[in-house]
Amino acid sequence: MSKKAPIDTRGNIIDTAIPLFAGNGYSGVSVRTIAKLVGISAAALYHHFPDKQSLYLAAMEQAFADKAQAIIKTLTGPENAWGRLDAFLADFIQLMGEDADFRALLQRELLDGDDARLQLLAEQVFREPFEAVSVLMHEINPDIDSHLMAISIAGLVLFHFDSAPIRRFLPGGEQTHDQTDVVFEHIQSLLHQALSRD
Amino acid sequence: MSKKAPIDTRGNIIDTAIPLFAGNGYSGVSVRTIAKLVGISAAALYHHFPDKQSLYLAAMEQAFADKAQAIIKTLTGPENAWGRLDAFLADFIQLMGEDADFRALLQRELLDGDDARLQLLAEQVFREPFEAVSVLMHEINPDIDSHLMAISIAGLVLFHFDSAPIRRFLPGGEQTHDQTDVVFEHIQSLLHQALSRD
DNA sequence: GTCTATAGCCTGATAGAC
DNA sequence: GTCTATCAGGCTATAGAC
Repeated sequence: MSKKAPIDTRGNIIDTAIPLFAGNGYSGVSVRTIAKLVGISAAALYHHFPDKQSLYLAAMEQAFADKAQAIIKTLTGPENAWGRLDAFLADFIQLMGEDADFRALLQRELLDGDDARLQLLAEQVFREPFEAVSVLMHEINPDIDSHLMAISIAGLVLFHFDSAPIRRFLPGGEQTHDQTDVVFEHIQSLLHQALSRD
Repeated sequence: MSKKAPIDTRGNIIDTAIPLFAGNGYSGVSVRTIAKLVGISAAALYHHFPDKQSLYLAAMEQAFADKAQAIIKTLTGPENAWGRLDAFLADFIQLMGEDADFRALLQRELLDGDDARLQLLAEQVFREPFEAVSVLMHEINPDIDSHLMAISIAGLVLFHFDSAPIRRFLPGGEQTHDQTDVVFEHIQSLLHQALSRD
């Protein structure tokens, strides 16, 4: 594809920055720290990005890239509504469970993101799958507010992973409780009950 | 109660620090900024707290104080199980909806808290109500894993508020969708369906 | 494209007067 | 209990050599 597969310093910087920003937040990571981990000086980093904000934005875009597409496929598959719900749930839970950086960056954006960044995030990542989930919810049970239900599903999945650090100190908190298959089975049966039309 | 109701500088510092830490995170707030807002110098602040970490911890304890007790009352009330679930939901949603600082500090602790702080938070705030919810879940439907269900309820409630910043940019996002009564009605009917024994 | 050196500012924290 | 002055070091970002 590209001309000669040169050593991609810019890409290295972004890949190094993603877990750092995810773990420590924007103001918790210095340009020096990122540069040192990449193996270059801070001044060299400024050759690839005009400022820290731009680097952060590039790291975000990289971390969020292609997440939407993977989900949408299963949401618009050939199966019936319940089958698509299960397939979506499995994929969504799998994706969230394996990418802690994505979850952390999302939570940090919800806490600290300005309107411009949040709008970008909404339109380039969440809008399409969110709308597809809403449509699916309406198809399964039109009596339920599909927007509220889509939010509920996201909250359910995310919190089973995001709560892991504190669950260790709560009664009955077992290690299995944030394994993707355990979370899937729980949320699946919860939603099947909740969405079934009497 | 206390001796003479003196001007409580220490309390002022904490009350000033809470919304700042909630909004900007630990490393996003400087001691100088807090001091300036209180109306004293940074050096004066260090007369009341040995270091920034201690101030942060004191602010956390203040922000989380008494939250647990308010919830536990409704969980152990005289009503039947479904009545207690509804009462708990109403109180929990009300409490989370009105205290954005609490939610932000909790999310930030889940992201950045070390083991010691998380353990403190778990034991002094969440353990009791969490256990009470678990017991209630088991009473309502013993076929469901009560620990997973308690986590699910927390995730449901929290995310309906925490997602507000990005919901504005998603289709069908109306302002009413994070009003406490709308959230309550949605989660209540969702849980009634999900927990009912066939 | 990377380096060293550095400007200019902000940081947490302290010393000592009042 | 609060102040001014200050320290030592970290921060983002730039200048200029190679």
